Amino acid sequence: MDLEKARLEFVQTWGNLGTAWGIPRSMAQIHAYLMMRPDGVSTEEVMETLMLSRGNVNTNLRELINWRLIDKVSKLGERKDFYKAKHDITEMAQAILDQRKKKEFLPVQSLLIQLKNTDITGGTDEERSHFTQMIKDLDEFVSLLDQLSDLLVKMNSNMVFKRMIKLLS
Amino acid sequence: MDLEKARLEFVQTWGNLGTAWGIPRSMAQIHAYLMMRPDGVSTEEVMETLMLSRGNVNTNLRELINWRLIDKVSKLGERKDFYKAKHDITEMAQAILDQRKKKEFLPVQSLLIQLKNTDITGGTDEERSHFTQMIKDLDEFVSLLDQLSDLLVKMNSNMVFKRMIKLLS
DNA sequence: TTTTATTTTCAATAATTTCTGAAACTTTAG
DNA sequence: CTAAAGTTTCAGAAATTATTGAAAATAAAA
Repeated sequence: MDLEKARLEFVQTWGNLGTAWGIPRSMAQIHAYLMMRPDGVSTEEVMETLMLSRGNVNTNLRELINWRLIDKVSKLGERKDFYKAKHDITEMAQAILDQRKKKEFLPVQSLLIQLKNTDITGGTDEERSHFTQMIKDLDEFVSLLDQLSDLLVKMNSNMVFKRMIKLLS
Repeated sequence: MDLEKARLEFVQTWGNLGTAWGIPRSMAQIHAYLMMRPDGVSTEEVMETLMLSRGNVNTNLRELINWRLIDKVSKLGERKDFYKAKHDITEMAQAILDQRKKKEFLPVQSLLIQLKNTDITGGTDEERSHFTQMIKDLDEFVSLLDQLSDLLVKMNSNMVFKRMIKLLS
């Protein structure tokens, strides 16, 4: 199969994965395309290859930079900007985890903590204790996920990771 | 704070978490509400409490059953159906993982495997080898996540889990 | 059976999110 | 400075997704 066709197939699939997880399709597609290119790519080339508007590409490139998934690079003798993806999967995973933890887990975690420290009134004894228990369980579970994700990003060698998995299976 | 108010605060936050991860707000809200109720709740009560239409509640209750996050239960002497959430967080996590793995990870994984077994033509040597390497890295990473999630769901006791975390931190 | 309660379906509508494209802005070159 | 190249912004359009509500279907009771 032709390289560019293979890249575009990956772009499609990665785009779908993105939308399923609340990431704009174009953003995921642009990221996918840059991942599969060894060097920096210009806005123009992204626009043409993925058939997206200038505004869209510009906005999503900026967002990808915010997420630390890509870097702006310059090419000798070229006036325009080029964009190059981080090619290390672990770094990539860490960047994504950081973003989503910050935006989505923190609010949940802080509500859970707040509710744990609040006296609940009304309802039956059973209802109150069920509520309290569920909040406690959820809080513990979220903390666990949090620790686990820290662990994941701390590992920069797959060797360690694989051994751990083996050890625990 | 009043129990029902506390429940509704949780419902709101859980609903937001849902939408950020591609789950319809109502579905996440209904799940959140049922989680915080010790016994089965009727469609009517969900509609009134969360101010959602009958159709919406009906559809999402069915979807939650599909996901195995809730069960339909009947109450003695009552004609209508009641719905009760699974209250075990681990079971809950497992149900969610199962669904999302099936719908979203499998397609990625199968494309990666397919691309690994395809000969790539065109482009420079560097481009081809970069592409091949990235696909390989991604495939390994996805497999790793997969193993890790299996591990997570196999653990039904937090004790084991916590020891593992401690062991590896 | 007929009536009443309950559940399901789905076309239409609403809400939200994403994308476009042209104008404004900024930067660099001449 | 002026002109050209490149980038950013953002109001409106398009696309997608979620929700409603009323009618149809089903199930239970009388």
